[in-house]
Amino acid sequence: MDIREIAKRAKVSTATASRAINRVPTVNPQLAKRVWSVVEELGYYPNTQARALVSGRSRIFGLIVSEITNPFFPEIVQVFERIAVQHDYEILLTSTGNDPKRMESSVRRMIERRVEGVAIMTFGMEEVLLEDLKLRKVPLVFVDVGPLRARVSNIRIDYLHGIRQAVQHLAALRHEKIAFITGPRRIKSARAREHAYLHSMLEIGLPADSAFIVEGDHTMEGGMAACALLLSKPDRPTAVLCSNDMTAIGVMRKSYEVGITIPRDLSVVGFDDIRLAQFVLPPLTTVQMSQSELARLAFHALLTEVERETPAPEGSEYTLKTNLVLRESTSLVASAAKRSGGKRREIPSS
Amino acid sequence: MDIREIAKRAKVSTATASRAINRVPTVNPQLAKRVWSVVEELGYYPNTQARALVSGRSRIFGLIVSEITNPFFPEIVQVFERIAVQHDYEILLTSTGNDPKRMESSVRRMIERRVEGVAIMTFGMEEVLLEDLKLRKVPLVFVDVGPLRARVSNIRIDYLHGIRQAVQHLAALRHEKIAFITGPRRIKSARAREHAYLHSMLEIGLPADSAFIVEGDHTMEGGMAACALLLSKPDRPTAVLCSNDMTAIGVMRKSYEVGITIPRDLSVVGFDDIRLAQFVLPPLTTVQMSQSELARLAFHALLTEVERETPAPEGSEYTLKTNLVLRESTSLVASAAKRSGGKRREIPSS
DNA sequence: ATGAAAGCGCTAACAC
DNA sequence: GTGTTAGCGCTTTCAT
Repeated sequence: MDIREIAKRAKVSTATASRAINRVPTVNPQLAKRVWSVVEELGYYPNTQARALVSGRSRIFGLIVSEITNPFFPEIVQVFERIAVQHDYEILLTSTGNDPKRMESSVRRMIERRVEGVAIMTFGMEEVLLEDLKLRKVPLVFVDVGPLRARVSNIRIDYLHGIRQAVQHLAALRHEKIAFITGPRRIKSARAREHAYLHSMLEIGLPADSAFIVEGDHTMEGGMAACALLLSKPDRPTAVLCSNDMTAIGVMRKSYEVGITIPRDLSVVGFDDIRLAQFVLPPLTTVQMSQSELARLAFHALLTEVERETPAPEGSEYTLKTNLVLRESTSLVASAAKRSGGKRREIPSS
Repeated sequence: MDIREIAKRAKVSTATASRAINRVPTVNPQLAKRVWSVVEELGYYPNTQARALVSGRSRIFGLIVSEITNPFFPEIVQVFERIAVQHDYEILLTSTGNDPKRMESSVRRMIERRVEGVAIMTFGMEEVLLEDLKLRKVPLVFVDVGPLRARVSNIRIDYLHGIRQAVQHLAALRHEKIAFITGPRRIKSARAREHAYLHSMLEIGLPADSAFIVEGDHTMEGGMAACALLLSKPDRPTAVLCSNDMTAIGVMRKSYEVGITIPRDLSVVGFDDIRLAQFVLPPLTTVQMSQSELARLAFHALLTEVERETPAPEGSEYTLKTNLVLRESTSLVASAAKRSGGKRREIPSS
């Protein structure tokens, strides 16, 4: 069953059938109605491949992530897909597992399906691997990396905003020994978080020397190891800020293992605000970097480039703010709590 | 840049170029090499839409889930996608949010892109909505619902296997008052789990009367409410088995809120073994229903149907076993623990 | 073994 | 406003 069949049954030409189906306004309403009734009677759906072939537009956007099982990504995928559908786009989802081979294969698949744009959400992947896409002038959007170029947009994350809130929140709870567990330092966004921590500590006169900074790797295991290290120090921190939520969850688990109660004995703050952060016990106070907003920005960056009629010299730049969300993994530092009568929390969760 | 360009530069016909690219063995190795070197020099990638159009095969499988942010799905998507890529398939991922409208739109999108098969992972969606796909003879695979038909395969879950293990594990820890929190009863798989619990209790002579069965809805909030209800009963259970992991996590949270310690005061067992189950504190003992295995089975069910040359009267049936995985949310019932000297666990986690 | 040409299903000139 | 037709990029007969 194809458009010719429809045309024949509606007693019109294929051109008219095509126009009616695509709701071209100039077609005679009588005919249009006839076409549509045949379409509905037969349950006809136009063949997208044929459309794509002739129009040169696939109506597919690529979305490259590290691994969909990384809790950071499901919401991004969900929102990206939902918006895509609203705009009659499909999404080609690929994952790299941070493996250059798989990144290469992702790029190949994108090109073979002739995607109209690609959002790259895999933090810290070699930009070089995307040369093939740039060559083909496919619009690209990155998060937090690289310079603007023609058809290449960027979403900048304002790490300082949320991290400063986190540090000041902790300081307000009388914490002074606030440790930081970093992410892998080869990842730019991890370094940016660390830098925001340093800046926030220094600006309110709190010590942020190397003894309080320990390296993690953005996994739970890394968080556990880092936590163990921190706990073994002679001068133990009373609060710890983590480069991401999985790290914070590692801290919580290690604390649980060694009998340290959170937040009574140790306050912990995460970063990202993945869904999981709400489900751990106690619910994790964390710096939110809205995944849905990120997905939304990425989609619109791509759409803007695709719909641009006159080629711009470079893509656009967007900014995503971060914000502290208060839950229950932080509390007054122990000494102060004693004075204030042992109240479990000073700041109500919003 | 298209195949004609390649042919011209390699000084062969487009037919030969096509054959070389598709590694048809009869083509002269000399020519083949010439073609390939041009292909690589120009970075040529065949246009999948054109291929699909002429071959009538899209090399796309559809995957319908409820919502990718439901922790049950990410691993399914990951594994399904990974296997698909190995077989040169792409996946068209859609979500329904259990909304018939969105289910309809999913089906339309699948048909428009001419998918070669669809895996339906959305538990408890009207089968009727898939009529359009059946009409078009698209191979389908369901989880745990409906009868076998031509080109319709099924994956049956052996709920009893794992749930019996869970009940017996609890019984071995001297629990006798083992409650069950159900899922939404309109969902077949939820009813099957409940039934497996009843059967397992009865067969070892434990009471499974209605007082111990309370209705949940497979969400954390539902688990919290159900837990509150259970805790308010005069005859409180010492252990609770949940229809899924999110429910169990709700139980853990409610317990945390009211100061009940798990597993000391209450043992809890989940179902599904989503990733999250490992991250909560204490790590959740749960009945595993392997998501990767499920994805694998679904993919191969589809592939089998697609590659079948002689049409079979009906699709195949596969079975997925469930298995208890021991973690730390269960322990000896309090009274017995006292006698045994208060050891926290009797059964080491494997 | 290789090439010429038809055609997959659709859209968009172009002519009427 | 409607119809005729070329052609999107590829594979695959059918000749040679």
